[in-house]
Amino acid sequence: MDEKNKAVQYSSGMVGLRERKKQRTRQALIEAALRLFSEKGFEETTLAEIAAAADVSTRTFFSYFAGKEDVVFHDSAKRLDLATAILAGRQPGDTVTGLLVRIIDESLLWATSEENMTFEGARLRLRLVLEEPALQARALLVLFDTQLKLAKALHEAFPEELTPVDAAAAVGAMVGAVQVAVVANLEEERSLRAMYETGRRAAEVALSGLRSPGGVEKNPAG
Amino acid sequence: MDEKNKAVQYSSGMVGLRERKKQRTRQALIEAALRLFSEKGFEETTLAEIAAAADVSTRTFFSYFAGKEDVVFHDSAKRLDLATAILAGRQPGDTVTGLLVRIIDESLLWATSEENMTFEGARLRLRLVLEEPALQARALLVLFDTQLKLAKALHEAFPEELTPVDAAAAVGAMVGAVQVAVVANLEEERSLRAMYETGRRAAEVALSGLRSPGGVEKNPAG
DNA sequence: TTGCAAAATTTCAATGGACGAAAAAAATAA
DNA sequence: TTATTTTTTTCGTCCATTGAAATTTTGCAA
Repeated sequence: MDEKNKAVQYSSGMVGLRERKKQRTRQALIEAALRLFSEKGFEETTLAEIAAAADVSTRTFFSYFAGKEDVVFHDSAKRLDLATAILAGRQPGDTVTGLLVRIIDESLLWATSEENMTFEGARLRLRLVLEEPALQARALLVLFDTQLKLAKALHEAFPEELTPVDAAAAVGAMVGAVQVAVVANLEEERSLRAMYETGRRAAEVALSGLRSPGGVEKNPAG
Repeated sequence: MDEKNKAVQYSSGMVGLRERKKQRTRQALIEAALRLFSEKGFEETTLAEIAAAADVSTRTFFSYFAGKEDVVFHDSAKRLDLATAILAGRQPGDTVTGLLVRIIDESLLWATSEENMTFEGARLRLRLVLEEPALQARALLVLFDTQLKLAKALHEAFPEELTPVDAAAAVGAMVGAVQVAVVANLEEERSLRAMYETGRRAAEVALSGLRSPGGVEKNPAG
């Protein structure tokens, strides 16, 4: 009984000096790491420096993050949360496409909005990812995992209407179009507005389909 | 003159003991590495073991590959070559969509064909990538780079008909759909035939568009 | 063939990320 | 306060990666 009460008490609240201290250490590590990455670059800052700046031992870093890269993507779950929240809050009458569009659009807005709380973080992350191939690879992995989970959630939200494969294809087409288009366009335009617009256009292509009139199909080549 | 002749002679043929030896060393490294990876796993085999198995010093490994992961993707350029060859060989009358379909289809066939010379290698790579997150991330990066290049090539092949953004969106939608669908379906079915069929279906979804009748759009949710 | 210059390989040393294990310190419950 | 549990630190190790210098191999020309 005591044990049960204890379990309940601690599983929900997460008060206590211990927990608060852990959160503070975690935050300190994140802030120290991001500041150093931003100042000297990702490769150039060592774990020892990060740990020192956060006033913990180097070894302790690893009880908070699996590795150096993980700090950069510490808030990566938010994108999926955003998406699943939209799926969860769907109204009768919502279509698969409509929800998918809303997810992509809100995701784009979130990532490119100046008002975003984590905006500076997102900005820094973009910079780091663009200049560090290892981070680029990791970013793609994070996004890919998100897509797989989103596909599963989409299938579960429309079990009758969408096979798992179709759900995955839909998510992949939409996200893939936006992803490749935005990055490809980065060499041209790097403003947030441009990223948003490019993403919108890419989503439109995916929605219309590559062979439909609104899509990409054009006249035979000369 | 002497120098020019020499330059010409060596830039094209690539004969000479030196070059042949380098090729042999490279092959030895690839074969040693893949064999060891297959036997003991990727993380578990050290560079020292690979180098020893190929009869070179550990340091020499790095004059052939930038890192351990690179051996696994040593032939990754082939996918892009396949694609650009198809683009280059287009006939008057070919449509963007038609070419894209052919690229995806041949790529799928190539990756899942038993007759493929590199089939065993591809099979092993799949296994390694599925069990090693670091390799998964790297694989995604390789594929992503390929998509960016393919998008550029596609735009250049149809400069009038396709904007760079539309080309990128088209490539991204197609590849993204296939990619996510195939991997999502891997938990169900892992046969080559199933992978091929899943890819085909996903491509069809991307082609039809998410909102068209042949696509994914379904009735409102209940 | 011999000797020289260029290219490739090896050796040696160092850095830094990651991890396991035991000792030490801090927080909590009794 | 004391016993217990959780965290942190220390310490030691492995291994990938890289720079630099020394050594060997190859290509070429006299």
